[in-house]
Amino acid sequence: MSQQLRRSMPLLPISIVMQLTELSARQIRYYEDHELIHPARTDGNRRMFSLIDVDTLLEIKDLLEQGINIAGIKKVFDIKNQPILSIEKPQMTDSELRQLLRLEMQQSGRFQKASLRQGDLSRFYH
Amino acid sequence: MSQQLRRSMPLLPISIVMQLTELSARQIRYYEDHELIHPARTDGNRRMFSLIDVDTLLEIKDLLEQGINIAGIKKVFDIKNQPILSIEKPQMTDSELRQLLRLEMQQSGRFQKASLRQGDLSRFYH
DNA sequence: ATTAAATGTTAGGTTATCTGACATGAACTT
DNA sequence: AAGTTCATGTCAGATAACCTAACATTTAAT
Repeated sequence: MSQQLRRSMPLLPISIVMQLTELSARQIRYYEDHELIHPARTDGNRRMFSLIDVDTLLEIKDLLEQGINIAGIKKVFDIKNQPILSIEKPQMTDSELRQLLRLEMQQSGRFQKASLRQGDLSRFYH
Repeated sequence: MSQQLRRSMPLLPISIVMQLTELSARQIRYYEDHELIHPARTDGNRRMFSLIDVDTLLEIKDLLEQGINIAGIKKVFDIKNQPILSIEKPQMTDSELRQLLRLEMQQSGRFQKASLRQGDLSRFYH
């Protein structure tokens, strides 16, 4: 079983995610409503979160604390999730590319925090 | 945060542990009744399991499948959890020592299964 | 044929989570 | 100042998931 697969297994109930992230249930559900996370559901409709979800939530929390709003965070995620630049068929508009570069430059300079590429949950497991 | 601390964090509800171990809730609770595991509890009295708990359950399952009964498994765990042999004050009786050596010898020969020292959950996370 | 060990099953009670609605505080806009 | 919007708080009612305790079943040993 690959590392990524294990980290994407939905193992954690919302109560535990609340503890790990210090977010309220309301906040977590709100971020889901706005499609920043997509936790799995049990047959009985309970949310179950993966370690990746927790990482994402910590990143959302960090970006919000930087004053970026939900729409901005969604944009950041959209851009980050685009496939690597291909010569055949550029997926990013010039404007998005400039945006990303600006974001990465801002981000990489922030005190001891990890860069956008690195989830924050590494503190908790492994 | 240390590796061991993180692995001992109670994160998982019983439903997930059932999936990871393919044990029934009845079995898991029975093993707790017999003090083979000691899962944490929420304020509301729900069991919460750590990765170490899951490892232990997989080991219990394996030993049961080898025909060892609960009492035997408890003994195995007791012996394994004794501090390393000290010259000052031997913690193990001669008979226990012989027992352990016999067990380790049996164990180490079993097909592809991990030895007693190695939890089985490594398949799932990390 | 009994007994004991491990597990299944059921019942009744409690907790954790769900959705949806309304409330609030802070930051903007007009 | 009054009104918006965004992010979050809070509450109510529903139900899924979990709890304990008791009794039932299966298997193996005596």
